[in-house]
Formats: sequence, C-alpha cells, structure tokens
Amino acid sequence: MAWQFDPDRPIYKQLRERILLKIVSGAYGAGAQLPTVRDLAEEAAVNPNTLQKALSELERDGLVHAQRTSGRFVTGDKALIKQAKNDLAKEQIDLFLKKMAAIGYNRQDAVVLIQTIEEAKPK
Amino acid sequence: MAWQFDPDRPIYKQLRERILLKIVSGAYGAGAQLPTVRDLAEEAAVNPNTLQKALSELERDGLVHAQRTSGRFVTGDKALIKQAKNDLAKEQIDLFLKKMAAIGYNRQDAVVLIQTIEEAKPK
DNA sequence: CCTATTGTGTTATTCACTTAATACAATAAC
DNA sequence: GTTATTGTATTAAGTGAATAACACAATAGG
Repeated sequence: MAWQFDPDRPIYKQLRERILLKIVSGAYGAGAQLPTVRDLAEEAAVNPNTLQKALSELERDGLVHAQRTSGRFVTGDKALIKQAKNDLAKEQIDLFLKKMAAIGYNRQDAVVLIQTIEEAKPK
Repeated sequence: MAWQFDPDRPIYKQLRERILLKIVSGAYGAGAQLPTVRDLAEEAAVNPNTLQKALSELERDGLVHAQRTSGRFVTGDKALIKQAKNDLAKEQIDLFLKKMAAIGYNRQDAVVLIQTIEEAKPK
C-alpha cells in the first residue's frame, strides 16, 4: 500500500504536504500522537531519513513537536492549525486562479467551469 | 528579466508548461513562429539544452513543429490547440478540487472561497 | 557554391534527492 | 540500573537534472 508520489517533486516535500493535510483536515487531531518515523516510513515505502526530513519542516513550523523517546505529536494549538489551514487554502486558490488566468480564464470563468465539470472518476 | 522557477520542479517541465500556456492562451497564435532555442534560452536565463528538452515534449504532442533552419512554429491546427486548452483546464480543476478536498473543503466550499477571497496582490 | 542560422546530438561535470546501513542520544518502562 | 523504543546524525553510493562547451546536420539566403 505504498503511497503514490509525483516523480517530479522531491518526495520529502510531498510527505510533508500529505502529513500537513492530515493535520489541517483533522485526520490527525490537535495533540494526537503521530506514528513513529519508522512506521510512517514503512507505510509510505520510503526511507526513514526522507521522512525525517519532511517532519523536520513541520516541526520548524511548530505544527508538530518531538519528545525524545515518546514519539511525535501534533501541536495542541488549534488556532495555529486553523491558521495553517486557511493559509493552505488561500495558497491553493491563488495558484489555481493564476494558472487559470494564464490559460485564459478569469475568476468567473473558473467558477463556472468548476461547477460544470464532472467529478474526476476515481481510478 | 530571467524567468522565475519553482526550485522543486524540473525546469524543463516548467518551461514546457509556460510555453504551452502561451500557446493555448493565444499569446503564441496558431502557425506563429517561436523564438529560436537560443533566444528563448537567453530570455529565460537557462541552458539551451534544457529548453530543447522542453520543446521536444511539445513537439511530441504535435503542438509545435521544427523546420530545420527556419525555426519552430506553433501548429496550425486550431482544434488541437483548443483540445489542449480544455485538457489543461480540466486537469487544473481536478487537481485543485482534489487538494481542496484533502484540506477539508468540498466543491461548494471551494467555489464560495474563490468568490470570497481577495485577489493575490502582485508583488 | 558559401555561409550564417537553426535545430540537434555528445560528453563531462556539478549538485540535490534518495536510499542504505548504521551508529548515537535520550528516556519511558520494567 | 537495564533495556527497548524513539528521535537524530553520519557516511557512502546511485540517480537524474542542469549546466557548460562543444560538434554536427540541414538549409535559407546571399
């Protein structure tokens, strides 16, 4: 059940993003314990070092913190998580609108298309 | 005026995308001549080999074609360009909705946010 | 015919990412 | 106090992207 990665972006960035998404979406709740580096690495079918690198970044952002032998935990600061969620959403929207503009669709067009287009079929 | 690149994705992929966007948006019209590899490379402040790689992919897709000593030209097939534009838009929308879903927003939420959020300020 | 221009191919080097295989550090649990 | 568990650090090797510096191929234009 190895995770899927985009071969065109560093894996550790994608790992960071996936874990971040789990945090902001609530899949990993505030204060919850994360699986160990080794477990996560095995689940993702990735080298532990790579996962370590991803987690370091989240740690730098204050979203997770490590306790030497107990494991890693999501921050208990719900406001911080909410903030991260808002930032993430805004960033995605900006990127999306910029790209749609480059294609030739303004904001209105984009909204119409989103509502028109079919859901991508799950493979 | 070197172009800006995301350090986390191969430059040649980004070059391909930028040129593709210029084609589907009409900045490079159907049948129009592209700048030479060397000129484009200088403009982007990138190695000509890297640009070559990007253009090869567009060529493979039939969107541009090279004429040995005259230069490179955008395809005259407007239907193909339109098709590429639609595909690109659909792909962007799918990716966007997927990521928003991962953050915790469904399609309706996404639309509301798009209409709510301020335009990103040009830096 | 010559020559400049354009696309294309080759080789070498540098660098970041990733994996692998460990070793070390700290502490909770016993 | 010992031990197992967890995070952290180190070193080496392999891979692909990007750059650099060319050489070669084809042909439009004089």
